[in-house]
This record gives sequence, C-alpha cells and structure tokens, in this order.
Amino acid sequence: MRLSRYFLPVLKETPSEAQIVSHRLMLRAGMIRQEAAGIYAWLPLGFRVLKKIEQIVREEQERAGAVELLMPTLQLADLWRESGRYDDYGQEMLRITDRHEREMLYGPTNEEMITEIFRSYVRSYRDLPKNLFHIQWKFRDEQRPRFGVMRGREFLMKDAYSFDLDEANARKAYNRMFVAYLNTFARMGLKAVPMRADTGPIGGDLSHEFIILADTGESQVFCHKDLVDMPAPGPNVDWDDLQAVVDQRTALYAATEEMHDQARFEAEAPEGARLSARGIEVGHIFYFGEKYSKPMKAVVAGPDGVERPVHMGSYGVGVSRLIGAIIEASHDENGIVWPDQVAPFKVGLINMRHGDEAVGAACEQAYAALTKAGVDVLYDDRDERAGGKFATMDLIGLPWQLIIGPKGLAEGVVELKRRATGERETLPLEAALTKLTAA
RNA sequence: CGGAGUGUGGCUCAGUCUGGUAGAGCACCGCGUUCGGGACGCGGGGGUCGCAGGUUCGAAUCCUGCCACUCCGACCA
Repeated sequence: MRLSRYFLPVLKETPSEAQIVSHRLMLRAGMIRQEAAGIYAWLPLGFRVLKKIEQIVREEQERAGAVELLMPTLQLADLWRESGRYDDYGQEMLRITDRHEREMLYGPTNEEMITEIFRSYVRSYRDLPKNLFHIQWKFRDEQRPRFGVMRGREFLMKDAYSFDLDEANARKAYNRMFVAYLNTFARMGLKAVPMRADTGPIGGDLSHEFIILADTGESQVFCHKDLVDMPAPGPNVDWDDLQAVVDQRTALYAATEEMHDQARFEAEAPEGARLSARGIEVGHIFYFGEKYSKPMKAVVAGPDGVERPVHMGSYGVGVSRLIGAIIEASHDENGIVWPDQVAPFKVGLINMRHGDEAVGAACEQAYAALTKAGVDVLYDDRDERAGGKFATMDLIGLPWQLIIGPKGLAEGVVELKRRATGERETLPLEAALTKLTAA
C-alpha cells in the first residue's frame, strides 16, 4: 500500500479526551475515530489490526473443535423472556421497537439465541459434543464507557457455546477452550494469565478470566509469579484429554480482586513469588450447566432414551478490547510497538527523498519485490521531510522499517530498522529484501 | 447511577471573572528556499464560539433550560 493513496489520518497532538496510553495512541495513529461515547469507527489501519486479531482467534477456536456461524445483532425480546433475562438485564441492554411495535434488543450476548438454535435441531446425545462460536458486534449500554475501545459500548466479541451431555463432558469442552485461549493470546504476543473467577449461582471451579498484566489495567490481580512466563501449550496437545495441562496452570494461585483471598495467597505462594499487579481482562470462560437449557428446554435423549437438558458453557474473547490491551502491553515513548503477528503491515518503506530518481527507483523495486513476495508493506512515498516520516512510522509501530535514501544509495546500501528494539543495520537492498521476506 | 468538569476553525488551547462584534500555534492551500529523525519565509482559505430561550443599544462573555463529551467512584468482553 502506498501511503499517498492510503487513509491514515495521524495526529501530531494528543486529543484531550484520551487518558490512557492505548486510547491516545489509537487516536494518534489514525486507527479509530470516536463517533459517540463508547462507539468508534474503525479507520483502515485499526481495521487491519482488528481483522488480524479476529483471524487468530478464529483459527485457534477451530483448532479446538469449535464451529463458526454468525448470529444477528438484533434479537427478539420474547427469546430473552424465555430465560428470564429480559427483565434481569437492566439498563445495559439496548431495547428497540420496530415499526410493528415488536420489542427487540441489540444483543449484549447470545446464550438465548444459540440455545434456541441448538434445541431446534439437536435431539440425541450422539450429536454431542458441539461447540458453536461467532465473532459479532455486541452492544452493552455501559453507564460509563471509557478507556477507548477497552470499554466501549459497541464492541467486537468472539463468543463460543458448548453443549454436552453431562458435566464431565462439559469439563472437557471447558478445558479445550482453556487451552485454546492460552494459545490464542500467546500468538498475539501477550502473556495472559488464567485466574479464578466468580462462577455466580452455579458454583464450582469452572470459571476463569484471562488477564493481561499491564500497569494501566482496570483491576488489581494477584498471582504466583511463575504463571506469567509459563509458555502456552501450543497446538500439539491431546485435545481429548487436557486435564493435566489445565491443572498445571490452575494449581498455582491466581485471582482477581473480587476473588482474592490474601491468607490463601500467602499460604500458597512463597513471598518472593507473589505478584500483585494491574490487569486487563481479555477473555472469560465458564461452565453454567443447565442454566439456559432447562428453562429453554434444550434437551437431548441420552443412551437410556431419557431426555435431559444439555450442559452448557460459554467462552468470550473481547476482540476489539484486545487491540487496546496489546498496545497497553507493547508501546514506547514514540508510539505503538506491534507484535509481528498482529501488525497492520509488516514493513514500512520510507522514501527519504521524494523526487530523487535513483531513490524513487530503488523504492519502487523494493515495493514491487516485497509485494510480490506477499509481504504487507506500507510505502511512504509522500513528499514530506524525513523527520515526519520517521515519526509516523514509529507511531504506527510496524515491525520493520526499510529506509532508502540518497546517502545510503551512494554507498550501495539501505537501512533496516527493527521497531521493537531500535536495532539498525545497513546492507545492500537485495540483502534487505531477502531478510524481510524470510522474517 | 452518585460526584466533579469541559464544550471557541481539523487538532491543542487563549479570550469568559470585568459584555463592545473572535485570536495563537499546529494542520490545510499557493509560491519560493530547503531536505537522513516532526524545516523556514511570504501570501491565503476556514469558526452563526454545543443548542434553545432570556437580559441588554450590544452576548463567546451575564441568566435559565437542554444536549453532548470527559474524569473520579459503584458495575462489565
């Protein structure tokens, strides 16, 4: 992509409404534009990142056996009356009336609808297990939206729903999502720690929040230090029996403020291993048994021919929130530092001297070669001074900067800079292209 | 939902207390000089001062109401 033809409205100054660093950087880097409180337009650069994250989430869900579908954003109020949540949900739910005076709502979540879909088709235990997910926009009319996309009213969420015959099998489904989440966040360059979460009226130990540690996190969290650097299990695990993998990560103490028990913390973690930090919740999984299947009559026949409500769980990832979380965890004084896997472009190509024939030719050559090799490259071909180009590239945080200018070319070299470390090297253009293509 | 605050060109803000017909920097347009980490000179365009009433000869400024947004706290991917 040529920057001269792209739509990248970067801001030199920090918009006054943005308080936390990820929000400021997203606005400055031209990723989002606020349209109303907690409601954002995704500008091209932000949209690219959103799609990358969405795709990683999708791939890891599918790897864990979940099947994608897409449910609508608008739902009928009657469906929510079946579960009893229409009246319970309160002001957070955006209620809408259509021209026929039918009561509808903009979905804040989809347990009711997925249960309705499931019960319409599935009759037998032989069809289980099932895990269905979608990645869809949600709306929760937050009393106080803030922190940019981290706590918006409209947000993109992946939500998966598992259906099993009994609790033992539901636990297996839960474990698959548990591991899928570890792998998902690791692929984004994040260190996510699973922490015990409130299970509500169901009880039990099957609810975890996945927390990214960041100084600007919204909640206080407590955990054993070893959990932070524990590597993700990766894809090569026995997806039918993950209990050992899960146990390894739930054995050590980890809890959010609401669930924190200082005495237990001190008993289970030696003093040097106790970590108290700020965290951002990027995922939440839980098992809720028959909570919806029972009132909504989602039943299957077991081997004995007797019908019983299915055991369900739900599993959410805040896709749009993740962008804010990643930036919180990965930035410096000059701007965003994207982890390679989620960067909107891999390479920023900087033409140091717009109008210089030799420099222009070298840039075109590099641009064509990288594009042909399938490397996402953003080519700054604008007539602007070098300082501004560097500032822009640093701000938007692409992993690599390929800098081509007259001074280097006179000696037959270009400059290659790694955004994350600031490392620079000068080398011949061909060598730089080879390196970038291989990286 | 309680508490605090802010709305003035695209952005950051001054002007409001003490009413007199709207400013700066950045950004944008033109010309020229520049050019390896956010250049400089000259010229130019752009704002019914959040909205609606009111007071006044005269309102960005004073009064009333409304709206939007932000921050702190209680709640959530």
